[in-house]
Amino acid sequence: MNNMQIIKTQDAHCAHDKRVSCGNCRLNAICLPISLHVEDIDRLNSIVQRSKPLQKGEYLYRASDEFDSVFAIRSGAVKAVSISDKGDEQVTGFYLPGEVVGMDGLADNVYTNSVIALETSSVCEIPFNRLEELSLQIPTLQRHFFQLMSREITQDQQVITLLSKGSAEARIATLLLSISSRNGRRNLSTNDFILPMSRTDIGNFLGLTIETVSRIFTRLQKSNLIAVDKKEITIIDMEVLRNIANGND
Amino acid sequence: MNNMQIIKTQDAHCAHDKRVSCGNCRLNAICLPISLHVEDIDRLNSIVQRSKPLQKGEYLYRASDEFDSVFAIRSGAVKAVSISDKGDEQVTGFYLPGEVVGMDGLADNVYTNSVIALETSSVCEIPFNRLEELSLQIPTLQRHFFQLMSREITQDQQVITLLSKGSAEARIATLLLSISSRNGRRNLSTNDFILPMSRTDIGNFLGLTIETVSRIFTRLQKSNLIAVDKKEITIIDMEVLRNIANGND
DNA sequence: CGCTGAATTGACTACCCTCAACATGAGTGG
DNA sequence: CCACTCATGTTGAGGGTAGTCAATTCAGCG
Repeated sequence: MNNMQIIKTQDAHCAHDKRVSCGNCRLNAICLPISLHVEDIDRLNSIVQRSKPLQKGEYLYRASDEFDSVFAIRSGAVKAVSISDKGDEQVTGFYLPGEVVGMDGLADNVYTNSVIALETSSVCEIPFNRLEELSLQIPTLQRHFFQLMSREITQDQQVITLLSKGSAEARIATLLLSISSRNGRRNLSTNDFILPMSRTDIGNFLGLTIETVSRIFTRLQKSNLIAVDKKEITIIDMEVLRNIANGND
Repeated sequence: MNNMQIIKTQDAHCAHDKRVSCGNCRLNAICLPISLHVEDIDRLNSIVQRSKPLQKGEYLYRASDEFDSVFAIRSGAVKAVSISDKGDEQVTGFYLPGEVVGMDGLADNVYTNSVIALETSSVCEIPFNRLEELSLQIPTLQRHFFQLMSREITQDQQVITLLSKGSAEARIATLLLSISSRNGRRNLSTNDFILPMSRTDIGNFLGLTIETVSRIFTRLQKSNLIAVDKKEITIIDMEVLRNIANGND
């Protein structure tokens, strides 16, 4: 409860302020290349568009929309979902502040996922055509976006490994640890945080039913590895949780 | 049997010949941007290195090797595997002629996967530094590699969906259809082909045990949807197989 | 010929899903 | 304030799919 308020407060003074620029955004260490000259940051900043925040449940873009931008999450959290031929949804990822979505759209100039806000969220829109032009002039920027996409690939492959080999417990533990460490990158607590997504989203993402998700949470709680209070998670024994995530029960 | 020989023959006259250039490689429609000027193809060709073929089981590169190149498969087939913290392998993908591997290495300048030949295979090595420089001069090429990586992302996400939601039958059916359509792109038969990988590799990739893989093959065969003769697969009823892949049993 | 590794088949088991009941909390309106 | 609904989450009982363990077959090969 108190934690939630802390996060809200922290995000507020930067996140929802449209006048923020890339140069003074406290997330730029995460979403920009480290070694970018001041004038280059300004050039990038000049093509970035900041619009009003998305409310919970609102779409950032929809699958089959024409691709023209990638988006950096500035505050809040979003999920990416794709719709199978059969019609049911698959959550393909969660994206937190500092992370970039939309790169699925490049392949065929059409987004393959829809991206939906899990809570009030603001984003920076980066028109891809202009980013491409800028990348031709700033080699560091070209390299940075190659790396961003590469990182997305390796992360997806880690999810593949998780779904292919991991038990239900390992899947949940891994998700918790992932969110924990991503919070760490933003200098938030790694032990105490709010899950922005519902149990349904978690289950959908991890290939588990909502009932199993719930059961695992209570099981981990009873083992004194985590404390669960609705969406607030406290990691009590990080070490054992890591073991479970790695399949060493 | 006869099919195998056909494939071998087709590959032979182009694939293992080191004097092949990008300009006359019959795979260039797959691995190069469509609209590349002749002189640009030559410039790309000049940075591509062709070495002697890999034998079955040989490594193209290993996880934690320093990243410096991406590789286009020219003939044969390879698998990418990553090693988990626990030490066991996960096959993260299979790559056929015309497809590109190695883009997992960009993120941290170190490969995260190892790539291993499933049969005698030749590859084109593309030093990434030189490719980056060339991309700054040839915008189409930059775009092409962005798209290649984006396609890898969307494909990995499809695998995630498959592992998250699909039954064992759906997983196998999907893999067969994937290989079938990728053969189609190379103007090979979509109904009759050789699986380059072992049952163990298939099971590892799809998150199934080798026993289950075997059982599904015989089940699909008994339902007269496919014919299986060791590694040779004949798809008899593509339509029903698609339904199974989509979960509409 | 026997050895080895890969694949198949069978019997049993376990993990997770399905179905169902119940709990909780937010929002609404009497 | 309570009663109601609706969405979300928790808990329990039973069943099914795929895993485990084990035996057997088969192909390749020295």
